[in-house]
Amino acid sequence: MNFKLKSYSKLKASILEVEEICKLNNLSFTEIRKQVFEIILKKNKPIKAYEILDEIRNITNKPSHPPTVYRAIDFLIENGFVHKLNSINSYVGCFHPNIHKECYFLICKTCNLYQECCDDSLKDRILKTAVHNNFVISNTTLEIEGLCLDCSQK
Amino acid sequence: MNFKLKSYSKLKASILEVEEICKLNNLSFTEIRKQVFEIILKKNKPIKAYEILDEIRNITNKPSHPPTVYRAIDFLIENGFVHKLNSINSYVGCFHPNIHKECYFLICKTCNLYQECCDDSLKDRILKTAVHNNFVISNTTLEIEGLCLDCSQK
DNA sequence: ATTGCAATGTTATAACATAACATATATATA
DNA sequence: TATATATATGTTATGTTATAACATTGCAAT
Repeated sequence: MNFKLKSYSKLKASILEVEEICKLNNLSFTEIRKQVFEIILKKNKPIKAYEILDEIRNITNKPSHPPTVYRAIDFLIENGFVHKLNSINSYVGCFHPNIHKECYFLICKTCNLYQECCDDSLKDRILKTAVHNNFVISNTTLEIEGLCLDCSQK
Repeated sequence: MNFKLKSYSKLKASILEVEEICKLNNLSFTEIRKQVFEIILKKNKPIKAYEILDEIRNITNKPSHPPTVYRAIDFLIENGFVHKLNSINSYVGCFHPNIHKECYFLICKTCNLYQECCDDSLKDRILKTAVHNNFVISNTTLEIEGLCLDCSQK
């Protein structure tokens, strides 16, 4: 119960934060975009586009189609509120949309839980690697798949 | 002409190397697998599964189907001869199949050229990040998209 | 009020990948 | 050498992920 409560307020806080950011930057955080964002956050694990679509259909009881979901996802990713995990074609909410867009992920193959991990020295290393190769980064995908502590002990 | 010659021998060398590794490890480097590997190497840029399929159809003039290609790709990836770039659903040959399986990539958005980059300190950093999070790595995806020197100067 | 623009609805299809079962080919063993 | 077994490939069908293209709606600016 504590846990539920905590999740709930965390979710609410994230939404408020994003609303704030949108207001400040003149971005329209429409109903659909909000719904998709909420669905992603609630799941608390990487979620697939078509799962989101199913959720929306359940919630709204109206016909909904893939582009609706993908457009919302695009908006959320563009503005750093959501990340795509390319290695598993799934989406996750960002834990600190105010701070940065580039995040690195640890994804557990067994329980599917993930951790966003923002190790600065790792970031530095990647930057140095790019510089060393005369390369201008626009986007970085760093996804580490494996087993989390719990799952590796089973 | 020099360039062509050089590419050609490089390609041949890679194939010989892989043949050698297969022999040593009792892996059957069949005709199809070899064809797919050659097609990937020849392209010299990230290539898509269905492009490979088209190539095979051209070469053999027989009906070929997706599973044929995907099976060959699976074999090649499993044994470290080819890598998948998850961020662009494409495949590239490995430059040093004898040395390791984990590689990091710089991918130019404009010219589509890529560089395999095997910075050990970067590898270390990733390992440390994993350890720090009690995480056992099974597979790492690191793909840096952006502009290569040439393209960033245009 | 009308124009313009951003967002959404809708239909269709493109792009990427695998399941499932049949057949062939290699290899090991009696 | 015949037979069993495993490995690889062929084939059909379908599942999954994502986008193009065009219609409609609703709001904001003039």
